[in-house]
Amino acid sequence: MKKVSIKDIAQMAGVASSTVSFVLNGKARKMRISETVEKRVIEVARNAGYYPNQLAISLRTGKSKTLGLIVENIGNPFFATLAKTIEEEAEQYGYRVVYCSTENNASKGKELINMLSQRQVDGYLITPAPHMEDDIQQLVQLNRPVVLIDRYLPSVDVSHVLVNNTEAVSQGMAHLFDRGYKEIGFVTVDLDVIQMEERLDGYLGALSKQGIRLNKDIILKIPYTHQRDEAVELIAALLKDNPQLDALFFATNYLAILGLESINRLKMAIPQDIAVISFDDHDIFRIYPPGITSIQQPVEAIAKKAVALLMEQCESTESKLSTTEVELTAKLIVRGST
DNA sequence: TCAGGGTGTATGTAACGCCT
DNA sequence: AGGCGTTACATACACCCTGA
Repeated sequence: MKKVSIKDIAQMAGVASSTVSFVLNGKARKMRISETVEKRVIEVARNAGYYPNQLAISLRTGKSKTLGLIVENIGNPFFATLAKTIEEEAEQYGYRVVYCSTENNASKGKELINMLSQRQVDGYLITPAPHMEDDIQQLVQLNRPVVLIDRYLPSVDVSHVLVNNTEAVSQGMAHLFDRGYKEIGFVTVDLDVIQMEERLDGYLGALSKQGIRLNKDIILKIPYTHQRDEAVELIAALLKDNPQLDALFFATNYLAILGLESINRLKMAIPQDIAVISFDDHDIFRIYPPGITSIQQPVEAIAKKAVALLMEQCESTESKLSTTEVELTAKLIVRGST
């Protein structure tokens, strides 16, 4: 059976197609269409099982009512929660979300931006991989609505929403010092992204504030492209080579999970032999005995703010979109590991 | 009485971007 | 050039009211 179009409804109801359009878009009042006609049109449309052709709407309006979300890895609970909240939030504004992962690979990120552009997304929410500056810059130049999440690009002037990484790490470090830990190792990832630099800065700043001399041997940078086992070995080696360590600070949750495996392998006890704290919370941290202290990002607040900023841009009629930079505060969740 | 304007209820049509 | 489905915008038309 041929799909029912607005024209068919108009014919069946004995009105013009534009009248059908007004009625179904709730503009009957505004267009001074009589209640009789309005009711008849609605009735006919329902009986015919009419639903608007989304392609035609996009054709006419130039809007797809779709947002593109590019995250690092949708498999990571942080990004999964982010994506879900963004989806819910976007729905409030009548938008759908298409999401995809860069795996922190710039060329994949570039492809994803192209793919989303071809699908005529109205706006982009991006956690940029390293070296994506040019691609993002291009979107900005085309005046496309863009909001970066979780990290930003110092060289590109574009709206972003993230947590105050340095401050959050300082808070975590202060907690460790409070509990009497002095020899604190830092495990991060060898990735050229700003939020990792900021987290490391937080660590370094906290040490110098305590007047502790920096020991580079207890800062471990794991290659991003690590094999799991290799990373577990690296962390185990860090612990073996530095028996003075009494605490480990993990810069992200997936590193902490690898670290737990290393600690387990060495049969060390948490927190007696080694205390553990992780940036980014994870379900496992609530459960894994004795519970892992973590720094929880306000994921929902980030998602809401990012969508709000993007919507503002999408609805803006300015010829040049303005940029807004938002920094939110993370929360320390103290559990048994510290 | 009738021109002129206001109001209510519509209709007509161009344009959107891409493909034949 | 014409077609797809839709909507924004322009326009048409009937009717009513007002004032000269």
